[in-house]
Amino acid sequence: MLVTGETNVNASVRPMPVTLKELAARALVHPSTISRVANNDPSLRIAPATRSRIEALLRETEYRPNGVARGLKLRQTLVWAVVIPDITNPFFAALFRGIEDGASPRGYNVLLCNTDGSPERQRSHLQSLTARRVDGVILASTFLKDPAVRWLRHQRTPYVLVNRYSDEALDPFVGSDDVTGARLATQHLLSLGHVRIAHLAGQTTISTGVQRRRGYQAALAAAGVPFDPELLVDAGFTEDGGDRATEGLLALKNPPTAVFAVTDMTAVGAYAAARRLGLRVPEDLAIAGYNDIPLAARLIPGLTTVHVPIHELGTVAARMLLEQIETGVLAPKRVVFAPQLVVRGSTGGVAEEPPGAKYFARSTTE
Amino acid sequence: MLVTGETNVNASVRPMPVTLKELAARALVHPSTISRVANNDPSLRIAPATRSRIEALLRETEYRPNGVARGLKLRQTLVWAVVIPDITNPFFAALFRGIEDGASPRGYNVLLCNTDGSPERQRSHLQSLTARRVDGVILASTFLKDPAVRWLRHQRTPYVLVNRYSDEALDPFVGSDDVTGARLATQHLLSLGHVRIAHLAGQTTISTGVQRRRGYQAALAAAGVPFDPELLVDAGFTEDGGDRATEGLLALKNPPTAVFAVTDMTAVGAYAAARRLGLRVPEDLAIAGYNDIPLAARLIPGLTTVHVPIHELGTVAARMLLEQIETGVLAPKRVVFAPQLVVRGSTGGVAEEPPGAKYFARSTTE
DNA sequence: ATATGGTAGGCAAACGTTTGCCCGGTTCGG
DNA sequence: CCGAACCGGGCAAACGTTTGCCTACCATAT
Repeated sequence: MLVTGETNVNASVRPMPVTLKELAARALVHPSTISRVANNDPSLRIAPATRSRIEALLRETEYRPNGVARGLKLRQTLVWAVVIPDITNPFFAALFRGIEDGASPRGYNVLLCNTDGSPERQRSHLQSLTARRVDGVILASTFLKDPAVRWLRHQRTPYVLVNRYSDEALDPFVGSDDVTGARLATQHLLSLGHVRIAHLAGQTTISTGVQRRRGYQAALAAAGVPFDPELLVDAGFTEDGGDRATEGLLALKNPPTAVFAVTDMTAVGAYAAARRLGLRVPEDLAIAGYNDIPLAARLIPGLTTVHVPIHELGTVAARMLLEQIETGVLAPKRVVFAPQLVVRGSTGGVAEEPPGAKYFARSTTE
Repeated sequence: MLVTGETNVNASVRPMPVTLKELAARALVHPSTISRVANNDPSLRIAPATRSRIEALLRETEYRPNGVARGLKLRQTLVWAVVIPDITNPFFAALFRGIEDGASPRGYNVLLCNTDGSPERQRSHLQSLTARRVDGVILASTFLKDPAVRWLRHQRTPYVLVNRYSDEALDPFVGSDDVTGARLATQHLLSLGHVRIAHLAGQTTISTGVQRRRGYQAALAAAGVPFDPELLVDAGFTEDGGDRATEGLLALKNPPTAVFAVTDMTAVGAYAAARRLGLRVPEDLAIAGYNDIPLAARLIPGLTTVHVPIHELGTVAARMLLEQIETGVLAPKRVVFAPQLVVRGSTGGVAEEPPGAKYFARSTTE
């Protein structure tokens, strides 16, 4: 093996002092004095010479106080946890970035927990997290009337629910107005002349599932289009579910000419089914989604969808959590974003915008 | 954006005892005894009646020991950290899932840190992480001869480098054989009769960048195709970079008929450029990528790429980290996967496989 | 009656910080 | 020359566990 002539950092035989006691031995002062210097304690009056001697030592040794001990004493870990179904889903990846971008500048690090939609995993994560004494939790994998959320309410841990809620107005929450968003999408399809509009729906155990159904049905009713139960199928938020559900719909004797999917990933499944069955989008089947994940703009044709400021959902959730922590008041404040329809080629609405660059403006390297 | 705030009386039930001392007061035993019962200390001999009384109390109060205090005493936090450029990039999302799937069953929680490719952010994260006394670090945002990695080597924190390395064979590492993979992709393009093959390259400051260049050039040389410097452009791992670099290449007087992109996201940029310039893929421009992220199979036409078992990279990294922690030996063990070419429509190689479902087999909900 | 031994837990020292309070010396005013 | 006021830091408790060692009690054996 080739050894280059660079400074051999291994040379430091003597291990760096890493505890206050060790530093104190070298500075000939009491550990508490070092602590006060390091923390810039204003109540400390100290001789300038001593202070600078200690400061020099701190710099030289690159001393960083043991975060665990600090956490024990201060009762604050500077750690948050984010609990989501799956980071592999672009929606949650963007959400997490928003959260971390809000947390990091404040000195917080963020634990990421995937539940895969399993209530047990969610519950066990939540228990382990409060045992760890995380300073706050952001939950995006909530069910309606979720026992885990109710449990969380009684712990004194600050938390925020994102995108989905559990019980109406009982928790701090940030999300989008799902009813309005779903209505916008459905109205758009209606305005294009579609009458047989299907809904690839989410489960009724999840708030976004029921709210978006509600918006869909409200739009139909407002337009005087009778609701056909055959056209509302449970696709379950997954691409796979969207694919299968669409296949089933297209096999009806009187198939839909348009589908509104509860989620962009569900809509991606619909693309796949349509393509496999030789149908053109939007000519034979118009498709609309929800969330406007980056992928939506890159599909061909581009996916008409309801824009949700995903990254901002995350930063706002972080702000709300921070506010609870700093003020100490855990109130069920709610922030609800007004959704906006983004029309792309999948509904034949407008000329398609060129796929993507601006949706990946963040410099992201492999 | 709508904000509502409602003052809520935090329903205060009787506060659960949460510390050993409180429990001890209720059980009329010494705290240490409770600790031993909770931890099933075999050295503890105890009257069955007392034991079951304590166990009942533990169950009733759902006592979980304070993880911070435990961490201080045991010098083990059960926390790992993963440092990556950006979780929004599907490659890193899949990698992280692999890591967490390996860590979680062992009781570890995982901190996620995004660096956006900034060396300073990487360094500051690493410092804060070791101050937190995380039990291990997995690093996927490494530069060649990275000072942060050298620093990390001298802390006694176990760590593993993933996908990129810093110094040859000096660190625990798991990745793919980049030279071979790049050669496979380039050979494939050559075998289809292409002669003017461009490379959308990664920076030479990053191992994957230089290794994949090397494979590209080796394949050309082996085929007796002279290397044209004009055809090697730095696209920098980003979609945007891939787009711009491709645009530049296509403006040459003697443009390439094929491009090999250092990364799938870079290749996505190439799609966008080709589409904007009215070129057909693969007829006018063949495109190959690297990594085989889920998106690759869903592009139209599907992206020919070099398959890397991303999720497995993560689980293997987790295993290596665990092994270091358990054995206490921090050796620069290396695991290198043999890459495999996946031929899809973007090179005109074969009939395109139907987009997707199997690549999203994991049940992923919004 | 005394040593022996087993039973059932208690004691206290860590782990590394932070922080309220205290104290010995010097200086200054009277 | 004496008390007061500063000056410059030290002391020790506390945060909540874990764990090596100890002990008080009781019964049995000698």
